[in-house]
Amino acid sequence: MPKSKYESIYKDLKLKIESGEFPQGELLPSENSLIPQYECSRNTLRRAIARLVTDGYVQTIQGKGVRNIFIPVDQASFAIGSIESFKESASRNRRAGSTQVLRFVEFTADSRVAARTGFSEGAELYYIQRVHSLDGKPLILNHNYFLKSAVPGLTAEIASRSIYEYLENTLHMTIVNSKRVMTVEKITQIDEKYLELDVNDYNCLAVITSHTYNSDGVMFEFTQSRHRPDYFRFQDNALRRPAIP
Amino acid sequence: MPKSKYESIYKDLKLKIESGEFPQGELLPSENSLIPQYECSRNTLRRAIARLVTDGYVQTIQGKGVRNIFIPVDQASFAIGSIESFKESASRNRRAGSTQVLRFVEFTADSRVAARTGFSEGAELYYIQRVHSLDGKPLILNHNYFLKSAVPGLTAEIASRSIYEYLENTLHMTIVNSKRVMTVEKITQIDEKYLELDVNDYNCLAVITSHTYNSDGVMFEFTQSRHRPDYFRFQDNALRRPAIP
DNA sequence: TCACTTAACTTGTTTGAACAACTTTAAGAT
DNA sequence: ATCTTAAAGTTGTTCAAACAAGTTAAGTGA
Repeated sequence: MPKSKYESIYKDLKLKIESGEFPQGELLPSENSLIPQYECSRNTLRRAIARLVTDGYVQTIQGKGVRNIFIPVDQASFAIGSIESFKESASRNRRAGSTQVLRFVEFTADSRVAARTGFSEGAELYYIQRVHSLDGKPLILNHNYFLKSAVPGLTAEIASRSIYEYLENTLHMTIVNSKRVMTVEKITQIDEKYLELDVNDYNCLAVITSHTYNSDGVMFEFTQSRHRPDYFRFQDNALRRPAIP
Repeated sequence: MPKSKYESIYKDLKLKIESGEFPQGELLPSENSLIPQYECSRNTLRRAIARLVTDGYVQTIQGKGVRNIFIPVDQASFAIGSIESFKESASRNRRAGSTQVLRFVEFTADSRVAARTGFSEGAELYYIQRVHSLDGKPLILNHNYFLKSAVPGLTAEIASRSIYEYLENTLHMTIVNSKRVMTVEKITQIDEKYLELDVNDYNCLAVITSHTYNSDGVMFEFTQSRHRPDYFRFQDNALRRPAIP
């Protein structure tokens, strides 16, 4: 149940592209031919197409049309430019995901934690350490910090299922954006233990550090995700913009 | 010389945010107060703000306003959700970048290369192997494949400066979007040699594989970038969208 | 004082229109 | 036949307007 018209058009076009209804590499029907189909204004249709562009599904060419450049992805992958929980990723890839909570503590941020996470000193936080497994294989070791005032009532039981589901469906919080930084770091003993890694094999892993904001503009989550290197895969679609003069 | 009005407004607001003209964490002036300043329509202003949202600079909150959530980045970083050449990254970070061309060959894609790169079999290609250094330290080992028909006249000399500058300024090609996949891979002997790495230290590196398209919708470049892990840093801003039902 | 309602102000969505810029096709002149 | 020009069709930008939806503050009543 999409709330807006352009969003339902976007989803419909996306589905048709994914299902191969529009030939790959060819031009889509022109705006003027799509407008009567969707019974919308030109602006609304163009808004839907603009999102397909940022998704890397199509390419608009002035004077010519809109080219379908969709390439299906076969491998399991995470986080295609959008925020996705582990549970959502698992179900999207049709795999059996499970989560084990290693630690669940409540504490107050000191200066060291504040500097590292971006929370203010003295903030009441949850710290949660979890391992996400896919088909029984541990893939991700997560260190989550949640702002207690923004995420009240969090429990280890909820953390073992899906925190995002709790945030959105129970607390009715709206997650909006997430600033992420990807790096490669050396394996720690903790990684080695819980991700069942062997230093003689891989001695590093992929680390995604993220600051996440809700619709009130409050940074309520800081997370460090440590990914098994041999299963880590991160997709992206970048748009080239005029260089800064 | 921005060609469009919304783009110049976007750049102006971006500059004001970066320079701290708008207090961090606070709301920006409302649309109705900005419209007379920029002498534009509401749609045009909103379009500029929409880009600031995707950049992760601001956060719009319905009924309240637009919150400045910009956090300055101190460390050198590459490719913030946009396509950027090594030369541009270096100059943005005010560092001295240099490029060494290791190999420059022309060849025809066989079935193996076609499968790996996505080019069609029999396509005439350039293969270029380069090392990018920052302040004399080798950081990136690049394997580039360019479609000869789309990028004619490429030489090793051009490759040692900036290929993108040649594409955009000489060939007047417009680069549009790039599909990227990030993974972590084990170091090869070639990596070890040219990136001056020690297997006993790090034994993996960050790999970015990208398919890049021009404004004609032609995939003209396939590149594998192998990054020194201790200097690799990739930034991103992700937007949460309603989950697929 | 307190709770409720209303009004004002904010961003979000949709429509319609006009013109610009670019590409392709068709028509015309040589 | 060939080149030039014009027209039609495409996406790109900008404007103006109206209403919806959410937040805040002021006002009103008890």
